[in-house]
Amino acid sequence: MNNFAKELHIYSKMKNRTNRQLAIKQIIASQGIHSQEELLAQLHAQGFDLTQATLSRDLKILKVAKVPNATGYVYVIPEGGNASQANDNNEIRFLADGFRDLNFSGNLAVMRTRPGYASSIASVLDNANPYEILGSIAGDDTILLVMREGITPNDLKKSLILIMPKLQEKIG
Amino acid sequence: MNNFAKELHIYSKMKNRTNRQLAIKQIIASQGIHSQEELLAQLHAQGFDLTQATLSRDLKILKVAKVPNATGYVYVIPEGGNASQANDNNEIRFLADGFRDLNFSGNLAVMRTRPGYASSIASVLDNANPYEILGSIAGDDTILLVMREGITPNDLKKSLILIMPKLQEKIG
DNA sequence: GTAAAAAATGAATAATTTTGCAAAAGAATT
DNA sequence: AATTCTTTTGCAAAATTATTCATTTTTTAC
Repeated sequence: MNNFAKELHIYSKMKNRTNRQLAIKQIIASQGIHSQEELLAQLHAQGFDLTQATLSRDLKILKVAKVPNATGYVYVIPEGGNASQANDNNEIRFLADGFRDLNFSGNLAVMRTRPGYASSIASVLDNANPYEILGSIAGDDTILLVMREGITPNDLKKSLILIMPKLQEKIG
Repeated sequence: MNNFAKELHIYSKMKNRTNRQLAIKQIIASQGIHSQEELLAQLHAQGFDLTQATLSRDLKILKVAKVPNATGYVYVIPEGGNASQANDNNEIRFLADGFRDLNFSGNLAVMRTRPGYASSIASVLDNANPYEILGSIAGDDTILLVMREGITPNDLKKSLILIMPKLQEKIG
């Protein structure tokens, strides 16, 4: 594969499902969104190509809630959810740098980290409380993740990327 | 007014808007509700007579959110909202007993309580953070509530009852 | 690589939710 | 008690959101 092809590949990766969902999170967190149509327009403006049907599915996956407020209805990213606002913050980006690798065996995932990082990363994951993870145990440089029955390695990866976007570069 | 009439009056009061909304809170808090139709059926079963349109409006007033979860969608009472789950608990019922009276002047409401109760009650109200109340200052037996512009005494009363149902007996 | 399997998506539709408007019910005023 | 004003509600329509089904795209296994 030549460089051009590689770049095309990287470019196309910018518009895949996970990226789109990250964009959705970001838009919802940074401004008041009142309907799926409105959000859809923003996504189109950012170059994402999707329909309302897909958006509805994304919002379900992201557990984005529709909440009434004084003026009308607003979509919100639930606290402590799969994809909380704490997402894009520096701490999480910093911690993601401590990630080494991720491997699977049955319904277990083993994440290895730079020494000392494991418990902090595990705490971020626990806090996000994704559906895919039943629980975790962290040592100094290793985290054991117990996956929910029926969840595939890919499902878990997607879920991790939603919590720590920087991981995409390393496990995407 | 004879006793019979009084009882009729009390009975009819059981089916007014505020009571209905309290029932909605209670149902949503105690079981998983997946659609307005489903909730409507429960309310009908409890003797409340309303249509889905009214229910939609009630849910908006109560700020009840529709949240996706693993299986589908669930209606939930937001934490710290107008009408949080902490609603029916003993502490709030206990505190409501400390309520004395409530009076209005312009956009201020003055609530008087038994000595020592004011700050606890104010804290419950602050925590519920209703739209109608901009803020409050509590002494030992008096709470000053600053009402949002455009809010009437009646609006405030309704809001207080949603936070502390026992108050209905005293200010309803 | 190619075939098979799985996942993601769009179009259209179904289901659900919200709202404008007029009527009914309830409060306040005289 | 009659009148006026305010609030609540239902109906029906509009708006919004979720899902079914067929197709395309991506991943996996060989």
